[in-house]
Amino acid sequence: MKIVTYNVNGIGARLPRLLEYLEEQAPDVCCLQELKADDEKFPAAAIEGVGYGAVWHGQKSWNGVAILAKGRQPEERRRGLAGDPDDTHSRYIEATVGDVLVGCLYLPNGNPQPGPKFDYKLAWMERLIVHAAGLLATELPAVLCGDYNVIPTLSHDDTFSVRAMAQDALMQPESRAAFRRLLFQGWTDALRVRHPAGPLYTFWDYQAGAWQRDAGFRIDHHLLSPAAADRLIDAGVDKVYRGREKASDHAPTWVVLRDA
DNA sequence: ATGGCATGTCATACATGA
Repeated sequence: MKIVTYNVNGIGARLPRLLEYLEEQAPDVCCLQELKADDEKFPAAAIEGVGYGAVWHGQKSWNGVAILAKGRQPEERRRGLAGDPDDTHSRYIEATVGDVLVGCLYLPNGNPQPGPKFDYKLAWMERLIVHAAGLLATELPAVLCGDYNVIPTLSHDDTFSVRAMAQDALMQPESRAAFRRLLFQGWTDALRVRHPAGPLYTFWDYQAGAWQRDAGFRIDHHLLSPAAADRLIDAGVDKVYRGREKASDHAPTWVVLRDA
């Protein structure tokens, strides 16, 4: 079972690229972030046209997440995280596909920091940590994937430049510490387990020729519960899609799990 | 230290992104 996370940076502008990806790679599950469209604008018919069922949680202009499943309808379990009834951002949706629980998340960017946006990011991470603990307690095979907006380590393996990102919310000590606390609950960082050393990026900025000079960083992650990690076969980044016309600034990132 | 670019909208400028 191939499970992808893909921040599309606007489902409207990216639909041809997404449909092309689904047809070429045919992942079993495809988690989307940054739809930048409300529920009515989600292109469910076009996605169904290439053979995918979907659940989605949209929002006008910003945010928005969806889970697509090949040849079947994902069974939605929840949308949004508990812990803040005033939070209106569409950043989390969760469904089961077959015997696997899939959580699709778009973690707040947090820039500029310090400031209210960074505070919101850290608070959102606390809510995610609480929810993730509950998922582990079920002992189900679970995959928590998405755009975490966290560079996990101060290493060239995770960013083109530690120095350039030093003041960025994505790489602050508080952001990395919260991500580590999540991991230490018992989650496996699938991409890094499969590729223990060497640069591995999932995002390249549109600006300043970042793609051309490979100035990227790793912020899209698959966290696997123990039952899912036992079934991990491979993980990778479909980097070629970042180089195509009208590409998102994120590349699709994937894991393959053995069938139960 | 700055700027570079892309997307979407209450569009011909601004907010947001990372």
